[in-house]
Amino acid sequence: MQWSWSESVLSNKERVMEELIQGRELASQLSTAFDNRSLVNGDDGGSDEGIVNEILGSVVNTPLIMNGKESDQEFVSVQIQGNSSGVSGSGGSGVSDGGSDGGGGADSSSWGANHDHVTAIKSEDYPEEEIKINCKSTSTFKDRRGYYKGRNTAHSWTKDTPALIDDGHAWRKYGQKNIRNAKHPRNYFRCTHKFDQACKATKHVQQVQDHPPMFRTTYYGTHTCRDYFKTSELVLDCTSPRDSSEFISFDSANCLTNKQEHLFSAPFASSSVQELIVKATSDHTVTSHDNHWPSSDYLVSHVDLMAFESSGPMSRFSSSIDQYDGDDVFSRMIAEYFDIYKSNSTGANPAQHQVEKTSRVPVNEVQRVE
DNA sequence: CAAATTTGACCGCA
DNA sequence: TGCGGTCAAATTTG
Repeated sequence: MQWSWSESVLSNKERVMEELIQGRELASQLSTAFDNRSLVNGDDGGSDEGIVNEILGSVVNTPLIMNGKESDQEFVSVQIQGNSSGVSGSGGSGVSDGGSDGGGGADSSSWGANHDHVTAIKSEDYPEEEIKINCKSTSTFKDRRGYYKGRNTAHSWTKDTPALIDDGHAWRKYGQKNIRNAKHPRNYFRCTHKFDQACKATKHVQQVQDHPPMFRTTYYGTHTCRDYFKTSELVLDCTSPRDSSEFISFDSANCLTNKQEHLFSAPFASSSVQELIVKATSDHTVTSHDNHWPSSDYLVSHVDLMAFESSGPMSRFSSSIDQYDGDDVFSRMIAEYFDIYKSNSTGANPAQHQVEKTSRVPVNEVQRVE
């Protein structure tokens, strides 16, 4: 391993935590705003929602700070390609397997200019995803190493990020290769559910630049697995003495078991918003000790919000939230909040509402953005 | 002990 | 023929 995947996480942690704390303060302001509005306007839910949307908007658009950059300034270059020629970036010949490549230059020539802006190039009209299954029908080989199914070239895209990001899916590393003319090896990942759910998605990750670090992730195929909402877990426990920074955790069993994938940048974009909403809700309404929300109910992986597999990647998480049905979820949650809050202020038992409010948005509703 | 990672071997394609 | 992608045994990790 030539780079430390965890280092980039650690370097970001403080900033992320700061942002989360800031988010909580905003939630606090949200609550205060409700209080004040309620006193002034009585039961004017409509205008309250306006305030909520206003504040929420600011929350959603709060830049996620990663790697010393705000997320909306993060240069994420995305290319969707119909063939692999552009993906590998460097042609030519050279380094043999396992050998040290003293090579030159991390492919900077092909993409290095993609700084400080976002590009999304989507190729069109590829043929159907063609998976050549070169089964040796007459063969009884047990060892099928190198078994070549045909390069999964359709529906591939690359994403360059200054930090390794969690894309919300569970990946298992299955190989690493030194790539000719590349300073760093390329890591090969397949979906963890390749076998149990026949998910064909794979990705390659390679560090393509040192200073500043730049990682190129190339995705192949689409996820057919159903692990979206287990990818991260929102842990809520208002009674917990733990620091607020622990409100959000990521389920290592479901998503980030790959230690090299313990790189959470993007998920906070959505999770922080969710935490704000939940926190605001719990401040007013939760009296039950069992206020752990089922994480999968409201949790929308940012990847899903981005409709990553179906519509191609979005460059800004905030905009992706705005763009997709995720905001519908938020609206419903806010609406529910209002119901609860109003009931609470009129003497209703909030705990009951808390239970009732689990009339959740069906996961699939959120998920289907295709 | 199961799951994940490492790593050398194998294979298809250009 | 060599590069890149994948496999799978061995090893590590939790």
